[in-house]
Amino acid sequence: MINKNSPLPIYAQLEEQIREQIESGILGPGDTLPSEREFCERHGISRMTVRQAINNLAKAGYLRREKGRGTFVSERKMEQQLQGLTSFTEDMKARGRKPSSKLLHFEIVPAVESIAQTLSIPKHDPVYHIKRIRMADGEPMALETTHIPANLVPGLTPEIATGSIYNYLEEHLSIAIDYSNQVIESVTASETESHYLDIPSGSPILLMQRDTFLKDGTPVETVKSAYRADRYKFVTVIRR
Amino acid sequence: MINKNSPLPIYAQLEEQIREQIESGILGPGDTLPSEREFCERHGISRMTVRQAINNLAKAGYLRREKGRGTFVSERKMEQQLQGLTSFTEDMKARGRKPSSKLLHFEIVPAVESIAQTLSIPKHDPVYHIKRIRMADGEPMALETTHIPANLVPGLTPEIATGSIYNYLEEHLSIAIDYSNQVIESVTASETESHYLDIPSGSPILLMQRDTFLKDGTPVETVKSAYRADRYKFVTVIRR
DNA sequence: TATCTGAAGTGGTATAGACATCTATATATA
DNA sequence: TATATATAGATGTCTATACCACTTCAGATA
Repeated sequence: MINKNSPLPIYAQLEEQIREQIESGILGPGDTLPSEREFCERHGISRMTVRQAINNLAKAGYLRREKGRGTFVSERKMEQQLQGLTSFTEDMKARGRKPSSKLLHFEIVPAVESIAQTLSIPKHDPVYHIKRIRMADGEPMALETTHIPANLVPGLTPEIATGSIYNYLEEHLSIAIDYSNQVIESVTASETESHYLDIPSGSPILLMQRDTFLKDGTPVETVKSAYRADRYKFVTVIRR
Repeated sequence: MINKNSPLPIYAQLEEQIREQIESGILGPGDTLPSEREFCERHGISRMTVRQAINNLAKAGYLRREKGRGTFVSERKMEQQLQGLTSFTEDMKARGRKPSSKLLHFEIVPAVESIAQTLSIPKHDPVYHIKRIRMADGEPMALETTHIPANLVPGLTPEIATGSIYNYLEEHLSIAIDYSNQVIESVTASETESHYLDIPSGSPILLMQRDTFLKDGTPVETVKSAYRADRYKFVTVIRR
């Protein structure tokens, strides 16, 4: 139900409610949503408020609106899931695989020029330098090198780095990721990469550099990932 | 100015007006926009209408809103441009390069099983089969194979296929692209690819399959592009 | 039977006003 | 001088209402 005294806005509550119904399967792909006016009556709220909730979900790809007909649950589940995924952990879960990590390296070091520039911090400022093998169902999938400003993210430990760092940021430090820039290229595996990923040297590799930012534009991390090309394809949805 | 009798909604007119001011440089990164209430008075329209225009631009990445302070032009121009680009022509222009094409093949053929499935049409239905070398500043950049349902897009000619097919769809047929699914992988160049792209066989290639859809989910085209890895990197922005 | 017509229901656009919450600045107070 | 405090102005949320354009479908009409 809707709580008008909650600090969470009404439209956000309704949004969450509908999203939960979709994700739990109560509303399936193609199903018709109750009409806007029905939501109004049912919850005793105004139509503009209902529209704000529904429009947000439509823009996020959960719903599809049709003038004169109604609002429907979007057919393409995969796209919804793949929209806005940035972490390896989330990505693998969405693909139905079990993510894990093997920590190769964990250290606080002074930032070199290039890292400092990418993270918008002074040269020699302390940064975490983390190197992990990322695995799916126990198989090596990618070799990942992460740099995070130590002043921005206190208390990071090797134990946390073995799991999802994103999760730690959002749940324990309440640091909300806003967006990431990704650059993807195709290269051949170096000696190091082929060794850790257990593939022949010279095999194709999908190389991904991801820089992640907060709402105000502050960089939180820069990650370089080398994915095994025989195991991993990168999937995106582009909306016009 | 705003025309209240235009078939184009007021919020869309205002949206376009502001976008033009940003793209023409009248409003630069970091600049403060007039307040919502000022827009209301200036154009004699209501605040909700102004908000619809501004919110759309904020979601598209043009503007950044700050409660209690104001609305500002977003700092990161590149991202705006790279958001929502799907065509090679647009992509190259955004990178400041001159796109061109060399037509290798143009034919209407009956759809084979896999193509028919991707395009959601009956097997053996006619489809355009187009093969092009895509060039930037005259240099070969990618080898591209396109399939388009012939019944959906009448009147496609080799001449048009030498330029931007997207442009033809949108401007001449008023077919509005809604979104694309992209799958990107890293492979090594086949004989054909290395020949046309003028690179050694076995070189790394960025392989991209892009399926494009209309608002109602109808597939318009499926494209397989093989990019030279030494010349091309794929850039995306992911918003949470 | 086949076709037109109109009503009901849907989402799309727009108005005018209200109160809440946050930010920055100016002013009064210790 | 330094610290509270008030206030003006910004965006955020929400209401109640109105009319429009489009879709669907039942019922009237030819």
